[in-house]
Amino acid sequence: MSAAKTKKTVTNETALAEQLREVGLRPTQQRMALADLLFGRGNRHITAESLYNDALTAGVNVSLATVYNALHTFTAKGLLREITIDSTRSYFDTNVDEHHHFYFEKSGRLEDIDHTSVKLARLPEAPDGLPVSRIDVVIRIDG
Amino acid sequence: MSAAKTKKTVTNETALAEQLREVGLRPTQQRMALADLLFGRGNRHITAESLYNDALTAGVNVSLATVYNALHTFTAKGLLREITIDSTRSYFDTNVDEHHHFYFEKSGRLEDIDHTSVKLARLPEAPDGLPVSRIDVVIRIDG
DNA sequence: CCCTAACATTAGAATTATTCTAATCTTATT
DNA sequence: AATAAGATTAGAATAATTCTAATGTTAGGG
Ligand SMILES: [Mn+2]
Ligand SMILES: [Mn+2]
Ligand SMILES: [Zn+2]
Ligand SMILES: [Zn+2]
Repeated sequence: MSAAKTKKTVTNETALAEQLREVGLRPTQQRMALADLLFGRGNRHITAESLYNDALTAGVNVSLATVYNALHTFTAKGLLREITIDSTRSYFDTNVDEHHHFYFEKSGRLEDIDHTSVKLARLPEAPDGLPVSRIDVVIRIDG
Repeated sequence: MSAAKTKKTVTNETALAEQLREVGLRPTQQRMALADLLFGRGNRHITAESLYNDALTAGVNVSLATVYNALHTFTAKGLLREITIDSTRSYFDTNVDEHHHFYFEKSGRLEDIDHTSVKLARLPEAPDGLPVSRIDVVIRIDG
């Protein structure tokens, strides 16, 4: 039982480490712990501060600066997507597939909208035919 | 000629003051100067810092804190619209009509897209039938 | 008209969000 | 195991934004 648990943990840790190595990142203690918090439980929209608090609660020894470093590094490697919606906080999204968002202004919560739920018709040409890197649709909700 | 010029200036100042009074704001020196810089020349996308620099260049005696105050107050009164696109700076838009944006990631410049140029079809229902306060479409351009 | 009280506005100080960089780790190579 | 090169961490610094106490404005009242 203890052995099984240990084995499972080791396997998970190895998988996580492998995931990080695959994108060219060293599987350090801090990154492993943060990746576990981020990718362990379904899609999430988090802030640096909320992830930092999650880490503190989980007893992970990491600084807020390192949380920022990890979030930006993961974003650069395509493991996260940054969403800017509110000038007082940056959100990071564990769902990196094409999708859009409801934003609840009062609570600051984000909710995914599947990209097939929104049809963008009659899109204008980008100036000079420059490449479009992304189209973001945010539906702001009063509540 | 000098009289005409003075008259015209006074008229402009009076119009500007009236515009401010109409939304319930006192036409103070700082606000008049900032409103003049903001609304004097067509639609603009500005940041607190850029407006502050415009004010310094124009010889207006105003603090950066007051620029923030004015931008937020004007936004609350519907004279401006705040656009959050980049976590490092907040933009304020003198165009308060319904419209969307191209965002040039490299330069940080915003460009208006007329709302009739974008057709949003098949929009999902807001959860709990809550009211939608705004829909923002941002087309991010690499260049 | 001036005074005054109530309230609005300003801006220096404080705070918060984010980034910088020097010290510390990690790892590939021997 | 030792080393060196580069990556990562986190305390310190900075930049963006907000707070609050001082100052300014204005609508009555004398
Ligand atoms: Mn900010
Ligand atoms: Mn900030
Ligand atoms: Zn999402
Ligand atoms: Zn605009």
